Amino acid sequence: MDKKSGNTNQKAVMMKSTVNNLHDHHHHHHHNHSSSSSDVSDDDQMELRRGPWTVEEDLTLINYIAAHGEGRWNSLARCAGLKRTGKSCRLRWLNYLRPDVRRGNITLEEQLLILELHSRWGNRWSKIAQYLPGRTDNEIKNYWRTRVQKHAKQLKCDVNSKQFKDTMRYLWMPRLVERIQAAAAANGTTTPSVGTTTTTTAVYSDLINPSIGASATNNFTHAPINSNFTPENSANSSDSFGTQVSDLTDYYGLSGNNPSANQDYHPQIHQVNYGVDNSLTSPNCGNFHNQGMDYHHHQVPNTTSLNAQQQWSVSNGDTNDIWWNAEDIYFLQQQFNNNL
DNA sequence: AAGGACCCCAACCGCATCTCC
DNA sequence: AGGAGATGCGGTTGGGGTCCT
Repeated sequence: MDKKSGNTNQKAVMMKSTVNNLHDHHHHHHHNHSSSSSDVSDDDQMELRRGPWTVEEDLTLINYIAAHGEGRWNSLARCAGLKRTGKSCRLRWLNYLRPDVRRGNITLEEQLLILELHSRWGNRWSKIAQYLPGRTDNEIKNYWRTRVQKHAKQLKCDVNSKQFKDTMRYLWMPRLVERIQAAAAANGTTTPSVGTTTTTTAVYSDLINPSIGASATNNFTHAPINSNFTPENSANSSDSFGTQVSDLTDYYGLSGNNPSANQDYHPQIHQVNYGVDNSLTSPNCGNFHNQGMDYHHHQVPNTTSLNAQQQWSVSNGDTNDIWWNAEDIYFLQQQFNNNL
């Protein structure tokens, strides 16, 4: 039903199955014009595979790393008998096979962290990823592109514009905080899922208030996730944010011990000016902010003024995101137009 | 019912930096 | 010192899946 939430792993599984059929060699050339010729291309050298990994390749890589450890990727690829470049093996391991990697729905807390860190560092994906245990730079980057940029486009607004950044900071992120708090309150009645919300929030509060220190943030525990893990069974058609926040709690806390994971995730970050402050530099900001706070009082046009995607995202109770509804989009577009 | 438009993400690429000899 | 190979990063893309008309 819910086409967005929870279907990512399903997609991955389906992809794998199709890949399975493909794995009977057929070197699957993509017309490697030019560049690949520099890779290996000695004719007596074995042909390098590219494209999606097969289950067999995954197992080979996993087993080899289990026996010999990771690193030295080129020789690893050779010794393991994988017809892949070292880079490809490294990527596959780090982004997918690594036992503590988390994939799937980005929680509200993670969204908040991403927005905050991105506002500080821009596209420093790997740096941002350091603060989201188990998440890879690739996934965060994908999240940003598919979600944030998409909505910037919806607003006919450049992601890098001051206006959009202000929208994020003064409208969007506060809303995320609200929802996180609301969800935490709702979850407070049903104890056992605290792991995710509290810990990620703890990271965030470290960012906000460095004096709290990082000690509380070292409690991340990750359930080992393998490629067969399918979290889409969690109530993904729910329309209440309370449930969606707990969607990923199965990922955490239950299996505990992953000693090797994240020992140095939390270098201190100082002075995050988050929330209402007077440090705005844009001439529009203060005004914008004030208006933004009561955006929901504006009359909403009928949805025919929105394009199909906007209507979709309006009508769909997208439980993964906290993005705008019809009122928001309309109001924000007005703001942007006025401020142009 | 079909096909085209759109979405999404795994995996690619080039380049920069690091490491080791 | 320097160069060759390894690693890491960020941007980009191919193609399967889904939605929409």
